[in-house]
Amino acid sequence: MRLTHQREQILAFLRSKRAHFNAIEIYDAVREVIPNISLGTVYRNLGKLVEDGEIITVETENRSIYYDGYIIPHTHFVCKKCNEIYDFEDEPHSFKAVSDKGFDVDKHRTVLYGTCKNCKK
Amino acid sequence: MRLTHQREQILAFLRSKRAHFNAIEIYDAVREVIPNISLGTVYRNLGKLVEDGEIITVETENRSIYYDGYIIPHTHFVCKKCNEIYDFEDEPHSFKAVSDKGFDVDKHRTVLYGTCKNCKK
DNA sequence: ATAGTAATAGGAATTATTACTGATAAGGAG
DNA sequence: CTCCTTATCAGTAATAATTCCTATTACTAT
Repeated sequence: MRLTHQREQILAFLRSKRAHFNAIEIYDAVREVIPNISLGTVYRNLGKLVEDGEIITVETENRSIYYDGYIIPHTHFVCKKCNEIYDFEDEPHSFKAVSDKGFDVDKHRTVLYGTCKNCKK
Repeated sequence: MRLTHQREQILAFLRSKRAHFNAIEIYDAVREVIPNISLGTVYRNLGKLVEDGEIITVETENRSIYYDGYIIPHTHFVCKKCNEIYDFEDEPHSFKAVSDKGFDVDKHRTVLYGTCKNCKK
């Protein structure tokens, strides 16, 4: 995998922020550094970075995919009011029970939905 | 919520199968009973049924949403080869730890990705 | 029956993502 | 350092999933 300026900036952006962004948000952020970067390039690189395990995805209930530069396994909490995505430590999961049944688990996504601390006020 | 013929058939189909279907698959299945049902109607009713808690959604890595008539909390396993979605019993999750921190959890989705028993052969 | 409300069909519009094409640049070989 | 190969790029067109819109139909209560 070639380390292009574009790929470098996308990865740098995701690693610099402890938050979750969709493709358009990443596109807008990286455009401040590379003004003529194309959206297709952003998508292609996000795909490759995911494939390579450099970043992970978060699937929420709205139609777009969010990307996360923090790759240590963790659980996401999506607030139904503000749509903010929060991170939580991972608990022991059911991997073992599943793999004991003959399924190979590569990775997992746990997403909790509800109302966050701030929105409860 | 009015129990229309369309809504009834959509729900009946999802409850009759212990599997997961996307909107198009449900549309095709229900069209065998109501040939002139519209895709928009399927989407609208699926949305309402989810809102009402009659069915649940499964977000996978491909772009479309899958619907499940089996609403008892459970964990999904998506096979990366055959794309089959399997159900597993739920393990104790991190709800308590999260709610202790002041977050109200309404629901959760845990999805495991990997290779299923059949595809390993 | 009639009016009023809510749901439907059908299709158009929107949004996110992917595919295509000629031009550019990363990285290795010499 | 320069050339060469090939992945990657920008820009645009295409696709796929979902939502929105409008005229029409069904159901409910008067």
